[in-house]
Amino acid sequence: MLREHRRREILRAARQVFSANGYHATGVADIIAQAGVARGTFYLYFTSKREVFETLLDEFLDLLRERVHRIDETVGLEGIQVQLRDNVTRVLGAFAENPELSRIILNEAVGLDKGFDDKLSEFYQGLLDLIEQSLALGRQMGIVRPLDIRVIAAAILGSVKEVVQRVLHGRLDAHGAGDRAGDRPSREGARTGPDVSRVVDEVLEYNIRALFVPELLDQRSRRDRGP
Amino acid sequence: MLREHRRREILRAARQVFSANGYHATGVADIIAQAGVARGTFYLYFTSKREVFETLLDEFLDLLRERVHRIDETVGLEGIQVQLRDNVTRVLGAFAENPELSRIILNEAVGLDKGFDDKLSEFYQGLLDLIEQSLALGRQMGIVRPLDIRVIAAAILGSVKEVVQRVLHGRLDAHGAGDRAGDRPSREGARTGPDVSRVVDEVLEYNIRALFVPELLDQRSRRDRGP
Amino acid sequence: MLREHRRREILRAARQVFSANGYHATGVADIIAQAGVARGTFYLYFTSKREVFETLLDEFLDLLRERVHRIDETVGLEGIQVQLRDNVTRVLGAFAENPELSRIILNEAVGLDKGFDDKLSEFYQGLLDLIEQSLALGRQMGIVRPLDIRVIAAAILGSVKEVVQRVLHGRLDAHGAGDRAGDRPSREGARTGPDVSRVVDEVLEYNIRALFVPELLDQRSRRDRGP
Amino acid sequence: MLREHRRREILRAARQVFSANGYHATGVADIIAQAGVARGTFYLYFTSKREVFETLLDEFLDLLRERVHRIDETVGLEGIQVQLRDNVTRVLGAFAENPELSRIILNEAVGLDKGFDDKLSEFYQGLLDLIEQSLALGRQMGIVRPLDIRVIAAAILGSVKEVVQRVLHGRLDAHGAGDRAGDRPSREGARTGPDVSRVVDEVLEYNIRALFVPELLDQRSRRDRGP
DNA sequence: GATGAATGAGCTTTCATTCAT
DNA sequence: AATGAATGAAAGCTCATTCAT
Repeated sequence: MLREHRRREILRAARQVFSANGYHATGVADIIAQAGVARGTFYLYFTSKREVFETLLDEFLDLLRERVHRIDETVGLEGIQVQLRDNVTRVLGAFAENPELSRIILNEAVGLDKGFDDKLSEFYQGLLDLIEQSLALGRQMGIVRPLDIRVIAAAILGSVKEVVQRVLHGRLDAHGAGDRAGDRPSREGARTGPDVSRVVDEVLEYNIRALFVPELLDQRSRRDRGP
Repeated sequence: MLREHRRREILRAARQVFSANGYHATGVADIIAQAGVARGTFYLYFTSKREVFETLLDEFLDLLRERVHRIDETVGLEGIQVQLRDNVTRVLGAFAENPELSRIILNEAVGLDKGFDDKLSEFYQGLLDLIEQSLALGRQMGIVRPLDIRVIAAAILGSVKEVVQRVLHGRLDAHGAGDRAGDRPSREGARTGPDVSRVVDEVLEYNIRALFVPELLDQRSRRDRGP
Repeated sequence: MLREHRRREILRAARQVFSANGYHATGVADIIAQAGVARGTFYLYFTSKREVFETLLDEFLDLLRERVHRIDETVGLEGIQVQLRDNVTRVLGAFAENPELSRIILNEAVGLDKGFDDKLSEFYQGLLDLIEQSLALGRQMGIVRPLDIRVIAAAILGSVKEVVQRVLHGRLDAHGAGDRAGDRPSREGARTGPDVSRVVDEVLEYNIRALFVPELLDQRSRRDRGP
Repeated sequence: MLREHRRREILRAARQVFSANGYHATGVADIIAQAGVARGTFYLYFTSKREVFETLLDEFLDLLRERVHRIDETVGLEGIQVQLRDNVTRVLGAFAENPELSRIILNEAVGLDKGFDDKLSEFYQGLLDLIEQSLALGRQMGIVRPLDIRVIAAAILGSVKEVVQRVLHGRLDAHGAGDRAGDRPSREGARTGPDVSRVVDEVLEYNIRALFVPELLDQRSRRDRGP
């Protein structure tokens, strides 16, 4: 147990210095300085600098995978929308809870090392598969317009990734709120950055409009306006 | 002149080995071997490995900036759509003409080095500003629906980036063509990957639907169907 | 008593791993793994890796010293020959009983460490002194021909060492038996390698011919042939 | 040429420190300090510490191989004896010219490393083969007595090795001269050690008596005494 | 006595950069 | 201008030994 504790300490220290300086600019010297352990101790818990990073990457990707739930499409349009919203929100939460790792995963990990790249590719491919399956089902159900599933799945993934990334970097804060007419007041304050839920709504709306058949969108807008 | 020629040779060699192996995995030894010059000669033209990479990055970003033209909004909806299409196509072309650098710019450059990151950020921020201005104008003209300009600008950028990236990596090839009803036969052949223009159309359609006011979309679809 | 028992266990383990991998390639980790004790325990019984090896070396050299008996020259030529034979056989036995240590002592120990070297030198010097004394006495008794005692003592030692070493490494097995005319059948079987006694006889004969005055050798061969 | 010169300098430095401290106790730091070059320079000429040592070993073994000439047996007993004498003298000379390497080759190299061991074994096996062939031929010609060729070849090799080694270590100096009756005064002085030729004669005599058929030895001694 | 986690000096090797030719 | 030998700081990693429990 103590052993596991020490391991976690080193992992935490590694996470900090890795995301502060990047993978290559970080030396084992930095990690152990941050962790307050001796050089040898580091190698008692990990076989290499590479392994520490890999562990961090694995853990984070697993966390993300947990947060992405499969959509239940039987619950109607509104229900689907809610589930999508929850997925995005949970993922954003995961990033927000691990701001340091997020920086690495969203940016740097690509190009570091064949192994890391493969891990990330695999993860994103998993997401893409999920999106593609959803799109295909939506087409069958007649709620998604005709489109090239593979291309559009990538577009969806990209739109979410970029927004998530910019929210995390604090470049999408609440100051833009005024741009949007009819916004409900944002509930600021979360350490994550303000008004995350509004951002999620925006991205969802963006994608829903981009994907759904016009008739559904018409119904929806009529409903929104009320009778 | 001769001097400039030598410089270009080294840059070309550097571009090749950098994109074959990545920034860190590439040594000055690789560059000079590829260029066929002596070690000392390299430092006659560049002060450091870093500088070579920075030069390549600058040149490529400049190329991209040239390829993105400001939209003339006075030419009507169809005209705007054409301009957007041309922009995306030109950018994709720039990437396709520089497959080696693209790999690095789209992936690895982030996280390499504070300076590189800043350059890339600045570039992307320029793109975002352009998109935001267009969106704002579109709102004024009544062709863009109400939305959070900053968030949606990021979503647009992200959707394009991801698709471009996947096209370059050959992960969005023509095999998906059948998914789309009513597709015209794709004109294969470009080394870039097949049917790029179709992919561009898909992404544009995706974003147009996501952004424009419903009335415009209705007009458009009515027109498409014919009288 | 328990303490002594533990100590022996560690020594035994050390002997095994040292001779399997050599002194330098063996780590304390290997020793304790083999002994089944904890790291700290090792240092409870020995102050260093070096000390363990030194102990093994000392013990083995003592064993060898025990096996080399001083020659009683008063018993006649035949008796001397028997005693020589017994000495060599006993030493060979000691090596055979400790194949693991032998490997190290005969090869590696020299050059490992100043202290180890000194120990070995001292041991071999003791052997040389013994041989030299015997030669001097033999000269006085008129059974040894005129020779440079110091040089020849070294030659004798060397001839025996090399043969012993090669027997232990299994490079002097019985296949050579046919070369020798009139050999009595070898009694195989000892794990040491076959026909050790014949090898001992060969080396003795070699040295006796090299050392004794011709007249004695003549007598001997006449006697062998019978009257 | 300059390049080769530097390489030789490093080899020379390495030879010195290797034989002063042994292989394991010598670090690359010691070698470069002795050679007066920078760390990187060392790795410009050799890929590893191991390689330097291997080079030294190879060169020395090649030198030794050159010095051992095949015996021409057609020239009569006296001629053979001269050739043997020359072989041993040349080998001793090679050792004497490379006192540093000799220390390593004769002692330490065994047990250092599988590769080194193999090299040495191969070399000694070559010597043994030569000796065995000579013995077999001698038997056919009737000048060598019946014996176990393999065992005795080892004994011969051992006797020479040990004597060579002790001469090099200065442990077989001329002080023993008086032990030998009728010795001509030794011509001291060579840094190599005094009176090497006398030592060689002793070892030869030792082996000749050990090997030759008694009749030949009788003839020889009768001839020595003169008519 | 026994444990095994912790230590840190030390190792070999790499590579961006300099400089004498 | 061009060369390539030389540099040395710094990297990742090992392992004999110590020490708190």
